Amino acid sequence: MAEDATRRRGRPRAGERAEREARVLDAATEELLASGYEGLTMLAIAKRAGASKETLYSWFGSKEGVVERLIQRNADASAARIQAAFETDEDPRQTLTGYATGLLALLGSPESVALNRAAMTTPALAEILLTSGRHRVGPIVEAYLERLHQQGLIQIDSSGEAFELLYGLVMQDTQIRVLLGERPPSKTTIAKRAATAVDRFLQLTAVSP
Amino acid sequence: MAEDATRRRGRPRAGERAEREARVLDAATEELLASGYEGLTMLAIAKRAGASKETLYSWFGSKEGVVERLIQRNADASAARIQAAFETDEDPRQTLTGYATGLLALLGSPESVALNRAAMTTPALAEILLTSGRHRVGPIVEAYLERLHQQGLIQIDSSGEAFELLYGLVMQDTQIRVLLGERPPSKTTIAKRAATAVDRFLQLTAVSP
DNA sequence: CTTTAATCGTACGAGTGAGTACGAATACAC
DNA sequence: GTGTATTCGTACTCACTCGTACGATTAAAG
Repeated sequence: MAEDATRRRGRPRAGERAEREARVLDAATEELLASGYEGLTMLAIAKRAGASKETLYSWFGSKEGVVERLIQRNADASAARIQAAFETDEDPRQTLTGYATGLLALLGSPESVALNRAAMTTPALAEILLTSGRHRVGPIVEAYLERLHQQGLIQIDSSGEAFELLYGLVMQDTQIRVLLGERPPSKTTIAKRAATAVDRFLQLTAVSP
Repeated sequence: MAEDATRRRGRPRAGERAEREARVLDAATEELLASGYEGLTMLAIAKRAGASKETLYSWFGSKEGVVERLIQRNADASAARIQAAFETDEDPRQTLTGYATGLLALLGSPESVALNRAAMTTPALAEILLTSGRHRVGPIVEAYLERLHQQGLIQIDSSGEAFELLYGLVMQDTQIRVLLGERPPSKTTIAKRAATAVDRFLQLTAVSP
């Protein structure tokens, strides 16, 4: 290994701050997956990250602060992936299916599940999850649907409603069930569901002749 | 008041056990609404119910035991209401709309929200919520959809899939958002959503001419 | 009236984790 | 070199809750 597995004491080398912060967030993720938010302890994070508790407090302020950053990091990555899904030149059916597939995979992933569970029991975290997640991704999808509408490819009243319709057709009760401990859908289930959902969406928004 | 607000000591009068147990569950519900599952304490429940902590332990075994019973009581009431919705003689559209309305109201209610949050952070509770809730209500709806199918009123491949489709059209991302702290939909929003969802469901399952 | 069962109130033990404090250690700046 | 900033490690305080124990109290049973 090029890296020290165990941190040594003393002042750190310059410029390694960002990298170490990322390692703390990785450690927090793993602990969160293993123990849940309530079972998450600062000491466990510190140990796993090879840092000290006091450093965590100086960087993040509190346990909630750590998870806040975690949520934001996760949301940034998700938003980027979703944005990318809509910047292709494929036909709408394919683009929408790609989005649906990504959404099902994302919301079924262990990280997403753990963060959503944490957010549901902590109002401040819920706020952040909503604004940095849902409220940022929604407009991206809506803009795309609006474009399709203006090209005369689909018939919708409002892009907001259309987004929620698509969401409902894709996710159904999957997220709730996964949050309650059921196994997330397999790759093949996801593929089937995405295709069916987009079919139905296009059928419901077909332009009248 | 006919009832003593503050319990007196000593052996209770015969036959008041069930009534007192219900009062404990009511108290637990209120505490759960106010403080969430992690913030829920046996002492607080006991005080509010006018009982002692030791009695709670002797009746329910543990804090988890209290919430288990709470979930079951809630699920029983919900299942009964939903079953009733399907025992009318109205036309399918009206029956389905009634179900959709009830589902939206139910899953947006504070009690449901609090219990779902609790279940999501406690595997044992999640198990109970799934089996006593979702897995009991699903078959009722599926049986009804199957009946409609056999009467030639709708065209579906499997009643299970049809149920999930209906669910997705009705709930969309409402439950997740409510769990994350957003305000539940108003009566008028619920009514509109239910009507639209049933419209779409019937459109997607229309028998081909 | 005596005995028994169920409950209250209070106290206690055990465990836990969030934050804080502080000296020792180390890299960087000058 | 000398001084400064940043971190580690450890120990500590504080608060809190679960679950249990026990004597006192009261209704029911016999």
